[in-house]
Amino acid sequence: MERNDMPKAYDAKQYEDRIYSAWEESGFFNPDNLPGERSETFSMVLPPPNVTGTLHMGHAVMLAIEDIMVRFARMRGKKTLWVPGTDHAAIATSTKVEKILFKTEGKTRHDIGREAFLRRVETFAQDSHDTIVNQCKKMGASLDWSREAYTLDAKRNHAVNVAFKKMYDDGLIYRGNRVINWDPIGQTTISDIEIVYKEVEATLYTFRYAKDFPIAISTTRPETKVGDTAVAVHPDDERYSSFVGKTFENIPFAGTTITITVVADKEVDPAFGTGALGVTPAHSLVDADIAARHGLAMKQVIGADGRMTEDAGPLVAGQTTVNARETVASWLREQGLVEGEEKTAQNLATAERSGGTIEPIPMLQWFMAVRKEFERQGKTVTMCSLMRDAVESGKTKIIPERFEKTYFQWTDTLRDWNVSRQLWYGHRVPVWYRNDEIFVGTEAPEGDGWTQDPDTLDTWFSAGMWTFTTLGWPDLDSADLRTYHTTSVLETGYDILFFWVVRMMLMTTYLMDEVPFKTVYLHGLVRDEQGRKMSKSLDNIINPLDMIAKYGADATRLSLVIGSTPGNDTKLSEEKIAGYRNFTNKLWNISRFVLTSVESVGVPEVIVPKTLADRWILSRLDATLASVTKKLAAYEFSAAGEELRDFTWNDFADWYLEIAKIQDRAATDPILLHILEAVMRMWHPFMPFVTEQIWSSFKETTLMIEAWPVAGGMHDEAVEREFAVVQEAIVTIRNIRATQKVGPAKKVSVTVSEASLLAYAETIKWLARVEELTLGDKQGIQLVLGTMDVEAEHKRLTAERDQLYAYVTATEARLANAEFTAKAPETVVAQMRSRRDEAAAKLAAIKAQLDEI
RNA sequence: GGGCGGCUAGCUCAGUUGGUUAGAGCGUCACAUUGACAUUGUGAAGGUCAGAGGUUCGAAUCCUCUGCCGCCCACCA
Repeated sequence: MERNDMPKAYDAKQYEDRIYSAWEESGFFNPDNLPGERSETFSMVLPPPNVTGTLHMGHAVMLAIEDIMVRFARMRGKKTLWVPGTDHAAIATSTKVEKILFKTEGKTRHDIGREAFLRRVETFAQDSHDTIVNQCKKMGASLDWSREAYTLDAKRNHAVNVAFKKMYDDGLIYRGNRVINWDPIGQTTISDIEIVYKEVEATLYTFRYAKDFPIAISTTRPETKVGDTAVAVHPDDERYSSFVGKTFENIPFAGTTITITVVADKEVDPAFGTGALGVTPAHSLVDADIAARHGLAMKQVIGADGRMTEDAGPLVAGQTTVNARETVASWLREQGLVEGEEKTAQNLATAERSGGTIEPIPMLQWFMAVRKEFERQGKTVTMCSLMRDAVESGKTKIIPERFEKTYFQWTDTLRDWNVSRQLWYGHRVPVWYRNDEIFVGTEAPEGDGWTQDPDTLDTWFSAGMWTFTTLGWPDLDSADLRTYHTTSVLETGYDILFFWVVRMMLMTTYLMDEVPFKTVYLHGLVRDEQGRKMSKSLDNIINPLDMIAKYGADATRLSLVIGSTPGNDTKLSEEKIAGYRNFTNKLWNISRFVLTSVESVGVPEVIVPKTLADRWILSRLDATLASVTKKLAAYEFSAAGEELRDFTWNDFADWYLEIAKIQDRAATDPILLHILEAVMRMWHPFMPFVTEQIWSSFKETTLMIEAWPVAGGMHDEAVEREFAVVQEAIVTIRNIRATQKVGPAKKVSVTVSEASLLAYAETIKWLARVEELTLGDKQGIQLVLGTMDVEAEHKRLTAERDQLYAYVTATEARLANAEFTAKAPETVVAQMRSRRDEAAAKLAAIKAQLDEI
């Protein structure tokens, strides 16, 4: 587009897709194609979105922030790589496809079988993937699509197998029969962090196993009590100390018999209930720990189908846990064993994805030993200690810093990680069995009769390896791996810290002996304007694609970045996005004005400021440049954007462009173009589309790979102060006119008293819209009498005088305080003095004006 | 039970090691308006920085306590 053809208003959708295609065709998203010598690198992985559907505002905020980092780095001459990809999200995707399958055909995955089910999941994942890629492009994300990866593709699968084998060989992955979290609906185990607690009302029963049993216990789950093997009491609890160590054999209980040993354990709270805890080692993680400490037997009474087992006894066998609960409760009542029943609030553990009630049951599963000691560079470490050390040593910094504490809570309390899942979609556990033989390897073993473990790995196993499997690991000679790992930054939501960041740190410190990223930047949740989470049921979802279609990607990006700080949630409204649409339009019109009013778009090498205004805007530019650069480098995106907006709108558009209209063309044109160029470069990371489009109307190059501007040594505070005086004069005149209600400006004449201001008479007359400006003999600026409302003016001046007087007196009192002047730094005192003098001068001027009136 | 955060203008939020008239955007009100832009311009009003105490020459900022609101973890069986 030619500079003279720019339409009045910027219409984003006319340009965005075309610009993105041009970027892609240029090949510059791929760092291998970037021009120039680039010794420093910047690398980052895109947190791979789940292939479960479409992108939401959370993804949009992630893409916006990350693209700013990437474009900024690229413009600063770094070899810049941003790796895209998607996550197979085993459990989430499986659950979703299973739901669809059941809804449309009334079938479960078991009805159609493993092969057929996997084909369906893959089709679904592919569709979802295509949608996601398209949405990333709509946001303007400058991702290197040539390096796109999938957490479940062949390369990643190989890497996962290599990792699994290594950890198995090192004794850090083991198979064991332990109490795990079983999801009866999803029919799989899940990890601790995939549990969501829901508050429900439950009945707390207090009873004895038998009439002659000496200790009463309490529970909300009487059906599990047929699996009890012990009663635990606190070691210091004198009520029960005489029973500790005794075993009560073959107690008839709810249709079966149980054998109970009384043990003493510090974990028991003597103040809760009867102070005695019925221990069910097979169906409670806490009880399993107690059982392990005391060598107690484990009796499984609940099966994987969520029903009571044969071992539970004939009274309840085959019943669901909920039915069995009532059965056992009735039995207890009939036997007269119940000593209390009360309603109580209970946190019910449910599976995040399927919603199923978690049943702790013992199962043979694969685990990662996160607290097992091993040698690393002559030191005894554990995976947990490696994770802690990465952040503690400062090798990885977390922004905001307060999340480091949260991070440590995790590294310090993590339990052995159950990594196997009974799902079909995922990385198959690379283990084969034949009779009593076991084979762990990256490929199936030679010979007949081997069967592979049917389970798959927790999705976070492969996600945890994302920073290096995308760069070529396990090939240690991979150029990408050597060039781009450790990655510069990981940017993600704070809600993913435990799920993902912790796992990445674990896998990377162990397998690569280095940290996965130098900085973790955590963004917050995007909420609706009332601060609620966006959800389908509340019908308050703002869809990023809708907003892009309506207001443009640039406006959508700005609305998500400006006004939000790391680690804090942000409230988003459509009005906010519309506000930033207005700003993109403002930028468009600023450019349109500059480009249509200059004689030529060529910028001379040397910029020669002629007027005060010229020197002022160049000073402001340099100051802004320095500050914005510093803020972006420090990940202060919101502050950087606000400062840039302030410069663009207030300084450049509202002051300098107005002044430029009356200045000498030949001198002003180069300055206008110089500023415009710098502004485009600085805004580009925030608003890549509109800036690229504007750039194309007066430049031949691609803005995306232009250099980030550097300050030209024009920052001059004296110039800025001098210009501030002119600005104040203009504002005063405008103000007087407004309060006087004297009508159109053209009728007003003004007298200026300070000789210095007369030098800018033309500027003042133009900006304040006055016809005449003369040098007066009094201080201050006055309206020529005749149109002035004397009373109103008197009132205005009196108010201002009082305010100034209060300030000056207070400041003088402060300055008179010897302790203050002695202890406060000189700069502070000096600043106060100069401010006081300034205010005192102004006060004098106002008094003089009041006398005049 | 443990931990973290928030409370600053009508609304949404900044405020980087304590530094002296507490800022922005939006909204409100007043004024302006034929040439870049009404998706506009100029200006004004509006705050005892949740409360109480303390440290200090000086506190929105540091300490203690209190009050609301929110989040995370633990899971009392």
